[in-house]
Amino acid sequence: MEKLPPLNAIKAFEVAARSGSFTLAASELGVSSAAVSQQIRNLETWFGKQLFVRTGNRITLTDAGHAIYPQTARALGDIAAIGQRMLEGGLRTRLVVSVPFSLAELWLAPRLAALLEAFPHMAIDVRAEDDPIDLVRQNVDLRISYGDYHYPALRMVRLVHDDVLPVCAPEFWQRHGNSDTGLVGLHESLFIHTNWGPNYASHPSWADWFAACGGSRSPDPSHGRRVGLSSLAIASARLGLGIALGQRVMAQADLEAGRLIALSSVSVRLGHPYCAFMPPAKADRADVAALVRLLVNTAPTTRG
Amino acid sequence: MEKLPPLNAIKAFEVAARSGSFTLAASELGVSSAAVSQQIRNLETWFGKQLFVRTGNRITLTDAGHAIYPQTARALGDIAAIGQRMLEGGLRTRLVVSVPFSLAELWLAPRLAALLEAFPHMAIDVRAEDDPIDLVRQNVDLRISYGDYHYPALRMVRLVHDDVLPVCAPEFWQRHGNSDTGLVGLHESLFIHTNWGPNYASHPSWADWFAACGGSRSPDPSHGRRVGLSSLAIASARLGLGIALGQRVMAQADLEAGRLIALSSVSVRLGHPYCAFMPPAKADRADVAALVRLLVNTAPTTRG
DNA sequence: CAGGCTCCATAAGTTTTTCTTGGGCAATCC
DNA sequence: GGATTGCCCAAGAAAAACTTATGGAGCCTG
Repeated sequence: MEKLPPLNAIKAFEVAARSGSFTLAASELGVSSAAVSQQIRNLETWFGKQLFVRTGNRITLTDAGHAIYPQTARALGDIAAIGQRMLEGGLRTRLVVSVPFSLAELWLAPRLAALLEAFPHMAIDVRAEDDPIDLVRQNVDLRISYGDYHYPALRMVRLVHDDVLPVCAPEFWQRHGNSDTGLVGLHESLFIHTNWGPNYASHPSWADWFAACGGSRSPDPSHGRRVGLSSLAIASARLGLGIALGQRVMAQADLEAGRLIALSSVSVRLGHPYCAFMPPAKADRADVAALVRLLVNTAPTTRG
Repeated sequence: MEKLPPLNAIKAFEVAARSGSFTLAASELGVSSAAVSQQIRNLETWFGKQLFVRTGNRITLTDAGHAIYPQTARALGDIAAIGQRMLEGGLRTRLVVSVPFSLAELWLAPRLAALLEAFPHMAIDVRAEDDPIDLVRQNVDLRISYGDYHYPALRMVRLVHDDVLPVCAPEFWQRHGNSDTGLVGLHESLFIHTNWGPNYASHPSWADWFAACGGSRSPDPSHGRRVGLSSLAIASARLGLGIALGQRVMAQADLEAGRLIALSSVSVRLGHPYCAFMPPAKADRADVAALVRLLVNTAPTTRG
């Protein structure tokens, strides 16, 4: 930023220009008129320009004085407004929540809607981004993270240790399913495979799931449908494009609504739980605590 | 004018917040770090609120500190600019443009870039604020206003009568959309509702849009996402957080780039046009006229 | 026209604010 | 664990802001 003119003198200028009198300005500022006179003189010296014409015992703004008055009044008005807001305690805190992309729509959005219903005036910003993030720098109040290890210095609340189970659309199972052979007898092209990519812990595979059933089948991903996001796997299943190993937290609403059916009660746990992280200084704020409570209370009941 | 906070302390706050360090701020201000520390402390005492969290030998802005920083920087920047102008003796005319918040980023910025390409030495200030404003007092050369009624004494040029149409991210529609049922069959939580608040003319609602299609659906805003700015609705849609009724002037770039898709050709007009207002004495200035010409020429072609 | 009143300017002195210095404390890094 | 870095505090120094008394100029009234 450029060098600032003397701010006390700027204040005196604004009041003098507005009132057209150093005496009136002095009264408003609570100082002597000589003090105002000196401050104006200081400012004129600093600028190298006259701001007022003195005619005997009267003052008139010069053109230069006229030119800078509006912007000066505005800037000082803005600063006064800041002060007013702070003194009135009128700063309404905005809750900034950060979630992984895959959780934003299917899991967090409904929960935020519930929170907003309970607290209609709560201001919430939602950021969708993957770990790791800088909570402090980004002024994030609560980060939901896959795993409990990214933010060791922060306050942590464990939300849910999710698992995956085979789900598909009801009509899909009527058309392709077989109660006698179950999933074992299905064609390879009907499986939806979720691959989080090389930078992330591995999503449980169909081979993992069959192993958990005591079987040995291992459907080949190159013969099925492959998606890179858990939420996309759920959506594909809902659309009747196949059978997915869907994360329970994301599939729950669809299961309850009957848009998806679970094909087995066997599930495989994810490698890590989902946890909420908060900067310690913010963890006891009423809005943060309310959201955490809601997230904990609405976590799905998992088996095992 | 309300009582001002201590201006010297405000100056120290701005530099400390910007640099994130009392030591760096001291260097910039040409004083000792202890002086900066004391000024910040003075200001916190005056406000009755903490502006920085001190952690050992580090500082972090508090929410309150974050909240007031942008406006503080702006106000001090304005004062510095006044000083600069006076020292340079350059009463060089600056084009001051004022726009509503929602138009600043998505609509005006690209147009100003085009103007600066044609006139590289043009000095432009852009202010973002909502109606009504005092153009004379704030020395604004051109105000873009929603509606044609705020400034009856000023020269007016009508720019565009915008409309809204349903938009969302392409991947969002692939995941949630259904060509057979279209928007009618969508879950209520997927709609993004724009509410300008009680002080402004109403933004067209989803119910308005469905009525324009000859339907009767009326998505309930309490079940969807609510945003208070048209530009935020566009951004939320682009991020895949739902389907928004997006203003064409703001959505145009995203639509052309494929980041958003229009889900229907049906649109609903806003209640008022956007107009440009100028004090009569400034309307024929070359820079003002050039900007108005550009804005008129690049207005989107609207349907019906 | 002269005198009184009002208001800005100046100089000298006083008061308040701002800044410096030295030492203490805590976080971070090697 | 030691060294380094950076914020905090107290006491004192320096600078800025203010006051008081007096002078000069414009305006109004008798």
